[in-house]
Amino acid sequence: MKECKYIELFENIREKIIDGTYAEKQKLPSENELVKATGYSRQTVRQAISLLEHSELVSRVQGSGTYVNKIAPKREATMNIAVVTTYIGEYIFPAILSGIDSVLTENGYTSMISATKNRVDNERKILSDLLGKPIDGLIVEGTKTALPNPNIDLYEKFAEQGIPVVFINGYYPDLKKPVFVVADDRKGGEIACKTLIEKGHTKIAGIFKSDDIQGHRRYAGYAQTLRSNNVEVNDDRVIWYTTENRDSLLERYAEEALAESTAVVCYNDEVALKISRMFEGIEIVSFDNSTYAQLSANPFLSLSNPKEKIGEYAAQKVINILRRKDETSTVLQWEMTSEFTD
Amino acid sequence: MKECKYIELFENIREKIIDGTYAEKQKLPSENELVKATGYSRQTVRQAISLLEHSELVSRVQGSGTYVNKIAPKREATMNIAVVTTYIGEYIFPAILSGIDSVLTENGYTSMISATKNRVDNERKILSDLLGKPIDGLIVEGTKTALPNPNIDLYEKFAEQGIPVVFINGYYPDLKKPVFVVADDRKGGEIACKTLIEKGHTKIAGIFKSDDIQGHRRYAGYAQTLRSNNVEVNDDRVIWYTTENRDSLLERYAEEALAESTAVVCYNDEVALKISRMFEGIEIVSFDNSTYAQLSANPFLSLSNPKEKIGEYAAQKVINILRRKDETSTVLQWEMTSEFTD
DNA sequence: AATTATTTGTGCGTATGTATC
DNA sequence: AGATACATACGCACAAATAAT
Repeated sequence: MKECKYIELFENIREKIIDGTYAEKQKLPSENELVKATGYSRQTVRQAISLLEHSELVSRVQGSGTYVNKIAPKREATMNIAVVTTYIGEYIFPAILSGIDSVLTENGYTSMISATKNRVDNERKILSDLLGKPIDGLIVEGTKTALPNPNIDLYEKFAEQGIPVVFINGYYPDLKKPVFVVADDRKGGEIACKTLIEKGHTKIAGIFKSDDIQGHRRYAGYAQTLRSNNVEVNDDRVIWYTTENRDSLLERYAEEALAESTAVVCYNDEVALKISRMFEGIEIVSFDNSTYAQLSANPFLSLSNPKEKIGEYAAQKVINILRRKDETSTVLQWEMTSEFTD
Repeated sequence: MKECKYIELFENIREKIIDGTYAEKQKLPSENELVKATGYSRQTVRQAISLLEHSELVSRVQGSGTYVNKIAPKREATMNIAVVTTYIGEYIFPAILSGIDSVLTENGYTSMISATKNRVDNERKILSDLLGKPIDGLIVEGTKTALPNPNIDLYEKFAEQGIPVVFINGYYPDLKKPVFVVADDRKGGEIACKTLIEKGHTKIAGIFKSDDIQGHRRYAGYAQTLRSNNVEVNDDRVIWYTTENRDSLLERYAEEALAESTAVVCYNDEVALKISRMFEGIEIVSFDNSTYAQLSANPFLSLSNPKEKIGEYAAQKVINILRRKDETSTVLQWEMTSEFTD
């Protein structure tokens, strides 16, 4: 159809900006030059430039010239931080979220919370959703961090968009420069195992989660401590479970794996509670020191997870990165306690 | 600083559109009229109108006139639902949030969670924040619902913007047409009290929260049940506390108020746990059936709060309203149980 | 440090075309 | 058919900011 001159000229210049003929800086010819080049009147040229300006493609500076803008020059702060954890309402997660929220609200941010249920398909759905949402930053508890993660591409997109990502509990080794807040799981495994050795145990079983990096690290601490105390690491005494098969697997294999053991290091209190109900005599050291550790008719030791702190640190870290103050990671320590600290 | 005429005029007209001086339809004076009114040139006026057009505040129709657009003619779905509760990581709230989240994510929504800590000043800050955020709906646990609420104006603004608000647990009587999901607190009070009466108690104390409507309702059920069983309602046996003074008040007054009583109805398990530790002999019926009810060295009965369900219903309700399917409220029932149901 | 040329910003005027009532 | 109002297009003039001399 017929198009007017100024729209034609506008589209003309826009194309040249997009394909790079006009890059950044002055590049744009002056109004009078364009008048000569096009043969149009200055008013018409100005109208075309006005359109470019409203499309935020160029900026005019009186007395100087018209300059091509960077594409997406400045992201406006939305004061929203997205939080992606495996679970929301259970176990240690309320405390983590509470820690995150307290720091975020203190600094005027609002949290957008989603749960992956430790499934990468959910993680993908949530992340691609969030890419379209107005957020300044992202706090993520990695999903199945011990396995190759198919969503690394999405995490990189956040980085491209300048949205900082802070990981808690676990993170993917494939990431370029991850910032994280985690508990020292390897050290935790050492403490747990050492506690049992000091009590005189030598037949110490282990139950670990295979799909989360925390499981690997706790196992590493456990195995190393056994070795350095000249106790053999017996594969038959170690059970590996995953998010999906925990309960059925424990029911089927725990009996034989623990038959010869006098003690066991459990990945967390959910497992430990189950074990404490299945075996009366066995001594347990577990992780997280949740209410389960006290609830059990057969109480067990459990390392205190600095859960609230993890949340607080993570939130503070996102805010710091946004303020260009800090890009370091933090490793928090477990504490052995027999008291109720929930 | 100095501003150019056309920007000044633009802002001038924009204000008049926003505050309603210029409503819908033609209302905008013609270009020539504006020229006469302002004393500016027609080109300047046109530039101002051009800005208005780019801001999508007006539409120009050739040969007809300039028309004011409807304010926010079509709100785009953001797929965000804000959730405002008193607390996040404690007590029954994780379960409520979990229920909310499961329904929201199932339907493709993301939740933005904030906590008021049952303070109206925090509530105000959060609500005015949320007014500027891209949300489709709002789930709120009212703050101090038994007291006159100073933030009703903000709730009305959400209504004006077509953002549905669903209340959980408690809501403000001042609201025009509240939609809510609550537990039947009055009935709960009846059940609690009846349970104690059936066990032969006649000297039944009560501890209630005065700043939340749930406290009033539970008290109403308690009082009515006493009366209908010909037991006097003795004011000296009833303690009212608030968010702020709970612990100190119980420590100071519980002793004398419960001295003559053989049983007590407690507002919730947090109170009940405290009482169960202060008094060995007294029989307790409480609300929420949290882990506290079992943790206590002195276990007590507690009505089961349908917390997960409250969250699920509330989330579904917001979604239904957005789909124009449902605008009714829901009242859920308490169940008396002595088993562990957390 | 002052001057000048360049470039954009603002304003005035005119004319033709076209859609709506 | 005519009045009205907007769209497009052009010409000219001066102001104000900037950059170069």
